[in-house]
Amino acid sequence: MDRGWSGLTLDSSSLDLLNPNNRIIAHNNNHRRFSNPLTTTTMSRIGDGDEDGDHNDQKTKISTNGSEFRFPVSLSGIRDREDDDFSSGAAGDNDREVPGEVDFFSDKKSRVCREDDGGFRVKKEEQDDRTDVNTGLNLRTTGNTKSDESMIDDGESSEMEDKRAKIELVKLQDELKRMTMDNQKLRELLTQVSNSYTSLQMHLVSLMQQQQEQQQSNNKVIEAAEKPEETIVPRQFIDLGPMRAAGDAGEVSNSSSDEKTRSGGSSPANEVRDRKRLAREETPETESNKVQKVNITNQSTFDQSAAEATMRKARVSVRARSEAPMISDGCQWRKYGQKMAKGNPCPRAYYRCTMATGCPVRKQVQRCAEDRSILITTYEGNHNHPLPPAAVAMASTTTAAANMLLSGSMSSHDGMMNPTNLLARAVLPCSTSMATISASAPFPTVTLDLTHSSPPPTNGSNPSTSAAATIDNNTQNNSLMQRPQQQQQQQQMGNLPPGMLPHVIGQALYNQSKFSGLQFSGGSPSTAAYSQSHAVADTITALTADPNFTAALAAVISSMINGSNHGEGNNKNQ
DNA sequence: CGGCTTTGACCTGCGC
DNA sequence: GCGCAGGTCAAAGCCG
Repeated sequence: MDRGWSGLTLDSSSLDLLNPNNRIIAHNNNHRRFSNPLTTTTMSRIGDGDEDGDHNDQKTKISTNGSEFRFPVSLSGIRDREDDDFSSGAAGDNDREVPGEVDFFSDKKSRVCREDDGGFRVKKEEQDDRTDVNTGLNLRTTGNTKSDESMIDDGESSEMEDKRAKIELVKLQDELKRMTMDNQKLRELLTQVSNSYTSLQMHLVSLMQQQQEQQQSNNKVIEAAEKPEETIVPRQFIDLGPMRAAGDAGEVSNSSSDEKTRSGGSSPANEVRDRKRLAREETPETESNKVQKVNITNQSTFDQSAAEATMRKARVSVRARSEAPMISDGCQWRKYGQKMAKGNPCPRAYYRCTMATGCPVRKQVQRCAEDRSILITTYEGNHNHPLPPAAVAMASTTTAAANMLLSGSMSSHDGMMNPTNLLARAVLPCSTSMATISASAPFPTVTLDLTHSSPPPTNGSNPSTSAAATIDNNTQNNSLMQRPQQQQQQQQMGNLPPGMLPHVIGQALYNQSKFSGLQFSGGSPSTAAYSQSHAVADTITALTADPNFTAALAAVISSMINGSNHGEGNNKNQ
């Protein structure tokens, strides 16, 4: 059961290799070996198995492979090693059951003792001053062995063996030092990942608390104003903006005159329009609406409306290649406007969700000026109604991305600690350079770029075969930073039907949002009562079981490692 | 006839 | 204050 890089598991057996003592334990358990198909470097057997007691042969083998006697996890990836070969070889072809004798050094005899757990540990019985004790390699040499005699009788070849052994020793010491450093770095990485996890968990808890508070305040408002239920939704638009919410809160009875003053209404058209608007706004000014407005003045409600306004301003933009005028996302939309945007010859169309009355979700569709084949769809707001399965993915995408974006993560300058960074990485493990997050004015926007196809499509009909993912800090555009290293992972996205891409993205984001404890307005109220601990446990379980997650984790660690190897800071501004 | 699209006008925020 | 650009509205027209 090989566990490759994509299947990285940090179980106890793996972490054992990270133990502070750096004690190297070569398990011969088949199920506890590392394997990386990408960097297959086989540890040759110690001893060629010819059962001739040829210790030179053994030493030669370990000499040629000494450089590979190292912790299997290198900083550029998990280094592969066939532990079976090593184990059996270390045990010597002499005997797998009895402690094998391995002549590591010509003058000092070492013995590989079996561990109780089936592994082997190289023990050093006599202190060998040439062995770097600091490495933690617990070497123990034995007394006389058969090989000892043969070595003594060997004369000149023995001297050569001595020299060779010294060289080997130096190599081994270097390797041990490298292993120690590797272990050190891995421990640091582990600490970093743990810290990230802790921060995310804290963030999750705070988000869930906020959501519970919002839920409670929602219930209060609904209970207090049951009658005008149908008027609440339309007013949602009116009260969306913080300014307007404040105006409503402070000027309950003066809205009409204020509206007149604002309109100015010099032209007849304006007068007609203003009269209609006033009619719209005055008509619901019933007793029940007054009650509602009084409730709006409630601080928690105000906070909620402000949060909704903020949420509505958060946008998720999806760039995808499509010849169709609009990507199919499962929702029903009604076009309510079209404008020519500056700098783009293609008009921008405005759509509103019509699946439920008063659904605040809107989207803008516009073709990219540089590449007309790219369709830019920008979503805004959360659905306030149940969604068909086909629409769940994209809706989840927008909600999750917006939630992640608005979760205050933009203030973090630590790329790895930035949840949006993790979002962008986890959203598409196949392509971590695909989500662009921009908090620039006027609206914070997450851009999912599905247009970066790595290999050109053979049939030319499906250019959106893969995606590039970028994390764009507000201050620096690092959109292209991570693309090259994700080429291989992008292959995983290949050959998806164009229509499937948003769903893939959406599902990934949906999963990610579940990981973050985010819930959606379209969900049932019972979801709010979902046990936090169970949610965390379930999502973590699901995520760790998801190969995409492990791949993403691997990519993160790999990129971190690469960053640390090449001057650090590659991850800083993502 | 209802729903949707089109399209010109209007509103609003922002920068100068 | 003015102009610009983005966003929205709503009447008119279209379509099934």
